[in-house]
Amino acid sequence: MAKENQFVEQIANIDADFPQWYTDVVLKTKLVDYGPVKGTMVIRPYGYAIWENIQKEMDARFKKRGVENAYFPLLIPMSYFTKEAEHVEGFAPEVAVVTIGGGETLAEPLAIRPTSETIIGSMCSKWIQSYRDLPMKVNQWCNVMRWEKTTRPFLRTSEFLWQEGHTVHSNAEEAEAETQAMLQSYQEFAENCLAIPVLTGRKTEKERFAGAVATYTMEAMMHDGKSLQAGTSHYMGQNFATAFDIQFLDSDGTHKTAYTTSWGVSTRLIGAIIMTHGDERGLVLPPVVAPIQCVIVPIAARKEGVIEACEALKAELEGAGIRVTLDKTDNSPGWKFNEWEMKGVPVRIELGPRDIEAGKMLCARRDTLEKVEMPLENAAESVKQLLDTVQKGLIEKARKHRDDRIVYADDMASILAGVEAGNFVKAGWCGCRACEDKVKEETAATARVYAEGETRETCAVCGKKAEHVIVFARAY
RNA sequence: UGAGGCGUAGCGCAGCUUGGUAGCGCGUUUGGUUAGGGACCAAAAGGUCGUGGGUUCAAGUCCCGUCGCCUCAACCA
Repeated sequence: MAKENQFVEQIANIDADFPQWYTDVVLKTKLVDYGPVKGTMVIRPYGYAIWENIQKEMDARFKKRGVENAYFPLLIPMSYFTKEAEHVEGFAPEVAVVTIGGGETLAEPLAIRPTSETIIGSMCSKWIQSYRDLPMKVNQWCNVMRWEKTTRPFLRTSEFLWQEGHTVHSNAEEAEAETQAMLQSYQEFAENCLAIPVLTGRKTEKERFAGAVATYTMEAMMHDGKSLQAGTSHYMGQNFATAFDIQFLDSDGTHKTAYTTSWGVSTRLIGAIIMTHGDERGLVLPPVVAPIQCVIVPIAARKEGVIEACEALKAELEGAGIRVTLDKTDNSPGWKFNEWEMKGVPVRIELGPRDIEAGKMLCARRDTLEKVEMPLENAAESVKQLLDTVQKGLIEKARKHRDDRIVYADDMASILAGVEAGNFVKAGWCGCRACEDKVKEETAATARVYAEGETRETCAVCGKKAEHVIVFARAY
């Protein structure tokens, strides 16, 4: 028991000090390390493997939607940013700028991209002439830089990895539909692959992307009840098309200005996984994106036949497409159990002489910590089913956690009480900026997303007639 | 950028009040033993005390500056 305590002390208590728990977990599980420059992170192999799995799943979805991958330059002329007034105002404070190249001061400073609407817009202007060129859908997987004041691995770093999709359409309806469709695709991915339930919908004007007509978001509830913006999809209307002169000759013979969208998710999703599923023992990774889905821990590894049996099992699981590791290190079995649990591996198999003799294996689920004995025969099929069960169990647990913490409020005191208790608070809103600002000032909660389809009688702030229902929450 | 906390061996920390040989636990290396929730014995290696300056015969310890990290607040995916 003393040793169990010793383990627990390695990471902060998840409920008593969640931020410290997060930092401890990401460092100790070797997902990430700090870079030498403030606000930068090194994504280590175990963390990068999660990103690769995210990329693989998402990229397939993009391609099904007719989106092609491309790559645009890191450096963007500063003048591009000034072409869209709201965009430059929104991003200027956090843009890093290159002013010297080859030892000489540059004639025009170059921005390190914080996002690529401007350069992609300028290229589209060149590439698009006819309605036959539309719709155009490109995506790039890349890094971007935003000079943030304070940072945290995966959640907010000055450089991060993401994908940014950009589409151009001949009419507003199609562009709006694309914006919505991408949001739905993100939601499907978040729920089915990451086991993270999300609320989706439109952002308020205040929270809208700089330069967009409308911003749609998916918001996820973290372990502590705070919200995390896990992905966004923007309808730009003709704002960027006008600024970058994206015009086409339509079938009716007239020149028209195009409509654009953009949408993105980032390595922040890794932070979302950690803060949604993690527990007092560390990470809990959803099987679909876990770098290692199953670890085999040999018991009495030196006894004859044990390692051989483990190797055979490993080969069988690998053959079935399961990402499996056999832990042949010298550490004691107990040490390995704790280590792999901290690293969030969904299924662990313990295999020793006793099991081999009986033709069985002991499988432990990371999500519930339950151990189940299963026959070695058809092991791959059993493990696959167990992984599937874990994946489903995770989303159900996360959904219950979130749904239990959605409350309603009709006055400011209730909003405050609600968010302080770690809830998402749904409240009526008259639609005015002053009331939205007041909620933020008095409760530190922001308007995360419109609760579409819901109605309340009055604005919880001013008491006037409510035009919308808003989900308020404190956020990362 | 505002408030608070922390920088001493790979990791976690003590030592600072009251200046005087650089310590502890874990880990690492070597040899041996080890069966199911962080094993055991023996030996060994490992330090410009974040950094720059000052005070002093003498600074991890006192003074001034500076850099970094963590938490909270403002900005953001």
